[in-house]
Amino acid sequence: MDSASAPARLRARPSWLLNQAALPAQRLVADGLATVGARRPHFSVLAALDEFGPASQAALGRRCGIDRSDMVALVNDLAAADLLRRTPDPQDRRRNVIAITEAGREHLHTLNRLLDETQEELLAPLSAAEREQLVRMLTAVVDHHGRAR
Amino acid sequence: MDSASAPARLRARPSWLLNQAALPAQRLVADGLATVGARRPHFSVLAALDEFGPASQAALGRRCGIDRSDMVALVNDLAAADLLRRTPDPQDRRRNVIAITEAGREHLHTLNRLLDETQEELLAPLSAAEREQLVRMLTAVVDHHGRAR
DNA sequence: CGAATTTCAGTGGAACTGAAATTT
DNA sequence: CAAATTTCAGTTACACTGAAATTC
Repeated sequence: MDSASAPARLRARPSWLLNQAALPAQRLVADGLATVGARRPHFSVLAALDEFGPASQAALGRRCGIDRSDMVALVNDLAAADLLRRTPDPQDRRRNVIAITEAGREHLHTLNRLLDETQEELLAPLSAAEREQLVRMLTAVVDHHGRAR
Repeated sequence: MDSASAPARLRARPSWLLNQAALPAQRLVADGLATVGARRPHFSVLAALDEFGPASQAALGRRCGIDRSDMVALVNDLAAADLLRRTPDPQDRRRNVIAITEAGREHLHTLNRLLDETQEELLAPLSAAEREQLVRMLTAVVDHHGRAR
């Protein structure tokens, strides 16, 4: 038998539990997205473009928590797959305008359905009411330790 | 203003919330432990030794989810600070027996008090009843996606 | 012999930093 | 001139792998 149970001093800590629960979450999401050749930042960027409309790479990065540098390669990928378009901004010629394509919207819907299944699997041991509570409490924690800290 | 709010498609996902909540958890724990020159694995190892008694490096690694390779450097650190002792195992001469020292126990108590404050800060927006629920639900999720998956 | 343990050297991917070129 | 954007090159922290030496 591999890997016995961790110390109770660890298992009882919310900080430890959050990190441990985040691991299967990451794994399930990564595996699900990988079945259609996508990775997590792909989804973030397409979702942001769909929800907020076209944006510069820097603005996208701020929205999604993605580094300016990594965003370059990411937009390269997505543009090559025709999921978004990168065009110079005529208003401000330092910027690129990134806009989602119709293919990108369809892909986003696919990813959304995939992630629905993923969440179901992740929260399998919880009832519908518990899942709502969990989302509410995690949202409170995330908002309290806001983006600017 | 830096870093606007993330897409609702992301914010509503439990998987995203878990990962976002894990970030302040990691940061608060790391900052707290750093005030006394400790890091997270230090606490894990001392807690495991205190709870389960002396163990080989490999067994400790399995308990705490620490790589055999990283355990070498970690035990080096803790032994140099006299928080644990590393002695060859006379029963099985491949092994080292790692045992916590009295100074290690005192240090562990300090770290425990530190982490109590950390959890308080992490869960500040939640009531005592909510914290219990959160711990219960996260435990269910962590146990469901068990160590061996 | 096969398997487990400790140790070290090195790898791989991910997040980030620094700086150049351009434009505001 | 200062600040913002895009891009690329390089770094750093970290988990992990491979292999040697030893012992069971």
